[in-house]
Amino acid sequence: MEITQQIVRAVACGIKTLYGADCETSKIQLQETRPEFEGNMTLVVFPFLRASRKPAEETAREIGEYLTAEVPDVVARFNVVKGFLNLVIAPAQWIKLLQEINGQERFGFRPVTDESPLVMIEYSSPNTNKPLHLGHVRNNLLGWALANVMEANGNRVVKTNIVNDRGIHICKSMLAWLRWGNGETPESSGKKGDHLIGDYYVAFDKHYREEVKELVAKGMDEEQAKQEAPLIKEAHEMLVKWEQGDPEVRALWKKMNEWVYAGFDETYKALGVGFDKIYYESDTYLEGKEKVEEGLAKGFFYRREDGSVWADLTKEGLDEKLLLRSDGTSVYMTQDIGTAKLRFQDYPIDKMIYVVGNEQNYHFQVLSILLDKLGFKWGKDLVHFSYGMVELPNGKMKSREGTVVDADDLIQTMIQDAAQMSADKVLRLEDITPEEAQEIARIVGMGALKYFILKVDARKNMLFNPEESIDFNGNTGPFIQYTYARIRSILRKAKEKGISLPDELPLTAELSDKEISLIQHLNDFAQVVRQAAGDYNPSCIANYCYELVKEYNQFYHDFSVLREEDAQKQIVRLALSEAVSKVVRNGLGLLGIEVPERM
RNA sequence: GGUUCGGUAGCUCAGUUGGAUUAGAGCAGCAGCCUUCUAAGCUGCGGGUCAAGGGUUCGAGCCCCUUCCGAAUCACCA
Repeated sequence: MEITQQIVRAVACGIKTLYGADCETSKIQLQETRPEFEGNMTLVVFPFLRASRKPAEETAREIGEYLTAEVPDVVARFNVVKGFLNLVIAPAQWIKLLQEINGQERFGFRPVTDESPLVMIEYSSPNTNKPLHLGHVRNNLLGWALANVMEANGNRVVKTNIVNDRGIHICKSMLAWLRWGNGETPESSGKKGDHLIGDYYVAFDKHYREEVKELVAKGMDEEQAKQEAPLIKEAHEMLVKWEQGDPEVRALWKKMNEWVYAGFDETYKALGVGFDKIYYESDTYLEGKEKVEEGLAKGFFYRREDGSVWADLTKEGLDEKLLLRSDGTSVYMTQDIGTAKLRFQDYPIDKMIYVVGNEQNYHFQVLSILLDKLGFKWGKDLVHFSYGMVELPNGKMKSREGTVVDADDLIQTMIQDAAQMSADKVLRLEDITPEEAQEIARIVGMGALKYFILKVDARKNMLFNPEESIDFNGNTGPFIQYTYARIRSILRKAKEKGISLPDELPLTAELSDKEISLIQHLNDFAQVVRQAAGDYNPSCIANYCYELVKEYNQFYHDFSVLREEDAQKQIVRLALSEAVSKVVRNGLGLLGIEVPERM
């Protein structure tokens, strides 16, 4: 059994025996002892003063005496400082714990069974009119990491993507391509499909704004001009044709979307993310209309004179929300209702998580209420995993002002920079093929990008500084990967020397304070994984990995593994190195960050 | 204006269910350390009224209230 659990149980017994009071185990706080005091674990006794009716120090002393008497093989000795009871744990317990961590391939993970709750996670959700940018990168990385974290906590996970493949935005691109494209294709232009379509979307916007400007110059007010401009009217007509199933429009739509999907697939592959089930808005929006009509019949919603359908949420403290336009076409909310319906038909969902930016907090607040009204059992408890915006040093990302960071460009830059960095350190690895070097550059470059984004608390807006992201010093992915590679090198060399880990570590081995501290922190991993799932926030895993690796690095400079002469000490240090590498690999793995065996 | 979320070192960020006279990392600056298991590293120095004020208690960066600042949102856009 784990050390903490043993002590908690013993303390609960002690409170009962000494003071005759029952004690909830959740009130028993064990924390790491501060380095300036002797001991490994500290019990905070303040919560027990009510039961003991004695001064803090006396209470602490009594509990300490009880523990050393009852569980002497765990608590070797103790000391008291004010209300804090510092416990010195028997070294053999730490060895056992280390052995336990090393004995499991995935220490800290919970198994997934057929009875595990089914969690569906929606992320990415691109529009098909432009390529992915930095904001999507954050979304994709968070979604993928969160899916891994939920799975590590014993949930069945279905990763899903809802592609916004229909709507006015894609009509704009189509229209622009028809008008100015001269039949250009990804093959003929050599452009990636999503970039090609994105270029036409930009072209549409440019011409559209010129039209609006002209109309305003002729004396029309701006709001009216935006609606009356010929291009936007034409795009709306196209949307109506699309909804009517016009063969020509549908054929073009299909062709252009295929180009975009091919482009997205490349980007997803480079990011290392994927999906179990992809939904398309074109398949779900009609379902949504149906569901809205159903709600209308049941009196949840109402129809206005112009024919539009609304939900009145003023009782919930919100506004009225449009569900169907007066021309009968559906809006964003309608689509999400339809998608929910299809998903629920496809899977017995227990929990639904939407990974969507915080600009849509209101949308999901409304969606939760609507789904609940419409009878989805997970609607009320749906989780909107809301992440902050990515800002650039010179302001926000704005596609109109051309200050977006394109995902594909970014990925390429990161990998090239990583390759450059390792080329500068070329002395290190002599026997390396160009292919291996390229693969290491890919792992390190992507690791730098992923770690830079995932280490930040997902809820907060973050600043993406391109220069800093390729700096591999400090709290970065490459620093962690580098330490991992060094540990693997030690383990390889140990093997060459014929040193291997025995099935049973020597319980009599001596441990330094640093070694005990490292074992304690390795043990924390299980808790961190649980916390990440509880908060729906993977960033704590990133920061944990950094702390662990930093501690190992300090350790590394003070102790040697291969040159240690005491056989027992050497075995323990080897086991520690093994454990650190394993935990780091699993931790980064949850974040979707790969580790290189050498670099 | 309503709602939601933020405010911690010059900059970017940690800070676990409230815990220990001294709130931590990294970057940037300064000073050391490579005949050593991989120096993409390690050690030291300087840098803070945790936005402000009040409250809760043995104890608050963390919980409650007020104020200030910032962001998002409140569309027949997605």
